Amino acid sequence: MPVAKPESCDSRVIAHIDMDCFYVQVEQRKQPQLRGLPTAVVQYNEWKGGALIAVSYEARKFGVKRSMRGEEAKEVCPQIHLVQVPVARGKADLNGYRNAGSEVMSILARRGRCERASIDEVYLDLTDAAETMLAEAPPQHLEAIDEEALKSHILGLNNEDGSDVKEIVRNWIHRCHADHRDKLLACGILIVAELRMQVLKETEFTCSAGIAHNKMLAKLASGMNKPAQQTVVPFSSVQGLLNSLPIRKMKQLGGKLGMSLQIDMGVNTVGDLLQFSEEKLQERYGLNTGTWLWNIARGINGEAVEGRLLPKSHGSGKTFPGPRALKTVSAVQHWLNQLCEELSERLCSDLEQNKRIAHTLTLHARAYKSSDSDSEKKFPSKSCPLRYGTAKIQEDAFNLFQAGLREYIGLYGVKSQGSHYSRWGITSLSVSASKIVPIPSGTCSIVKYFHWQSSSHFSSIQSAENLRMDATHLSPPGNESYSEVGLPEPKIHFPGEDSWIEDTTPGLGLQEQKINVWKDEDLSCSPSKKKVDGFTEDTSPLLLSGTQGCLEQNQNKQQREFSKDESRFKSEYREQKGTRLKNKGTSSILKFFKSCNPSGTSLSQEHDRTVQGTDAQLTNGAGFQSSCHNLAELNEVEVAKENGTSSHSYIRDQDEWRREAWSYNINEIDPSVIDELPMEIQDEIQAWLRPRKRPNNIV
DNA sequence: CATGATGACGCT
DNA sequence: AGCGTCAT
Repeated sequence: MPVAKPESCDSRVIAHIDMDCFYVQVEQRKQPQLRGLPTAVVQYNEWKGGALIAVSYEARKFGVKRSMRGEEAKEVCPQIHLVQVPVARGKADLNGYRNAGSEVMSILARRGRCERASIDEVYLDLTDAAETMLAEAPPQHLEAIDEEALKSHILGLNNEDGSDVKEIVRNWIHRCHADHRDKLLACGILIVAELRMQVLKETEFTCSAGIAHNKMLAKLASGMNKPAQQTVVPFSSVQGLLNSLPIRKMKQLGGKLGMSLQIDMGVNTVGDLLQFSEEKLQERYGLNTGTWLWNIARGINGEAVEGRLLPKSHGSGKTFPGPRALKTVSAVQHWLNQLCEELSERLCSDLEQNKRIAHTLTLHARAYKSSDSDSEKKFPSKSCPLRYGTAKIQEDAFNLFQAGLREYIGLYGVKSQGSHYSRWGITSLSVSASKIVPIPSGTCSIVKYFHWQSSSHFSSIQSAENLRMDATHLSPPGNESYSEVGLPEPKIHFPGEDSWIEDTTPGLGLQEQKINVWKDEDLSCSPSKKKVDGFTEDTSPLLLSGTQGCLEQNQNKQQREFSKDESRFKSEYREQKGTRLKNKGTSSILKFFKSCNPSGTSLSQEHDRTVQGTDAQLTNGAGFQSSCHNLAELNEVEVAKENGTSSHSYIRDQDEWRREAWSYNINEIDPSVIDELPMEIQDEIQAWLRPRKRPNNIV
């Protein structure tokens, strides 16, 4: 449900940039002979010519639409050129488009806060840039204005007669008696026109843009004149625009909510919403959504442009429609392995390029079950802590699937497949990685240190009791739900056609798995990777060079969530702190990383701040794939923290650890603690301390 | 069980 | 954590 947010400032300048039939453009750049021709991108063409996922404007003239099948497209447009999405591991591979999207992002991020809305859409907050321009080089003093800016569409401008449109636009931009808000938009026009030209020049991609005072209006405007054009919504034309706008055209109202508005309330245009009081809307749709609707009707939308250039999650999925549904567990396992391979690769790239790690692995599936009453039941999604390394992800994902399948088929059936009881089929599978957070700079050697520290700590200090608990945490999550409720742990076997559930008793098996955690298997993400000594030597130039380009930014949301959680966390933390330290505070490194941070200054924030200043480079990913061979250590840091904070659910431990580990005030570090660290770590701490003082003086 | 693959986000 | 909605 949409939620209302207060406006941050009197008059913002917001742009929404939308790439024109993006996938088509990417393919046309690869094959320039396709430019200007009716073209579409299809994925898979076995069944009815594949599904269209992008259609060029030339092809749209023939009535070709997204979601048509390739064969249908050929019927209405026989000359159409169909380009297939690359396939890797038996599934569509969108990485080429992701990388192309990153190229665009890095250009658009130059002029202001920039939010990646999707692979081909971006919001920009150009308020500051516009204010600056207005103060230093206002449009009315600009003699020459970009040809591109003059092609802008200005909503509400009476340009229907035969007069020269460009001249009208020029006059509008130049008006010196204009309202301050319009002057800001005029600056926005110039800035966006320039950005779009830069995008075209540097990437060969065209895009369309909307410029307005908020995200909703900018998004609305960007779609009004495509392709390769920009549209402005002056304040004075907002109501006129909205009054006649069909309600379902509004973002967020294209689904059930919009339908309910139409059916239940008789609201057909946004203007129709004006009749209803805020209370009435709240009564019908809840406080948040009600207020949001009331605001929308008035063109009010306070949503901020988040500074976020990178996705918050990565997913890899595939559907198995109709007769392709997966009917055996081993078929599922095969496809899960493919999906996990891709996911792991992308996580690896994210780690290298952006210095981020994901913390949660989630499995989604859709299934049907015939012959039983509850064939409607949804397949449950399951998640668990994410361990890096392809094999580990595969193993965990498979266990998540088995846990889901057990729930899905229910406990009644001993025999579940191959007999007449209930026949299931998996029609869609996906794995995703979320809770992605930046690694503080310099974590490399810290991580290595933990590798050493946690190993010794584990083997020498950990009690047998804690060992079992950690085994619960770390063992594949399929076991977890069972151990939670204290049930014995059924396993599904799949020797071919049939699968069945069998009771097993938990015992040594868990500990054996625990041991496995420490073995590094299959952690490489690139074929060129060579495993060194498995211990410390970090030969990765990418990880060593502090300046390696990251598409980083001020991870706005994440920062806020961190600090927001912090206060809540602090009270909880204090009440548990004593006992925890008493239990396991034998190593001062752990205490060191536990020391709380009263001032609220966190290393992760500092990290964001420093990285923000660096030149954002969106590495192409295609260029080179260097190795990620310290992924094992990443996993082991997770283990270390759980050792330090066990006796709670692993979920809380995960969050606590991050706060405890990185949210401390660096000024309050006891120097004697630093002395206990190895030399290389000490150096790094010094490196943190030194530059840290600067911002206060400079800024 | 033929709009496929991905994402973001809100509710509980 | 898990589910549902919405978008492209």
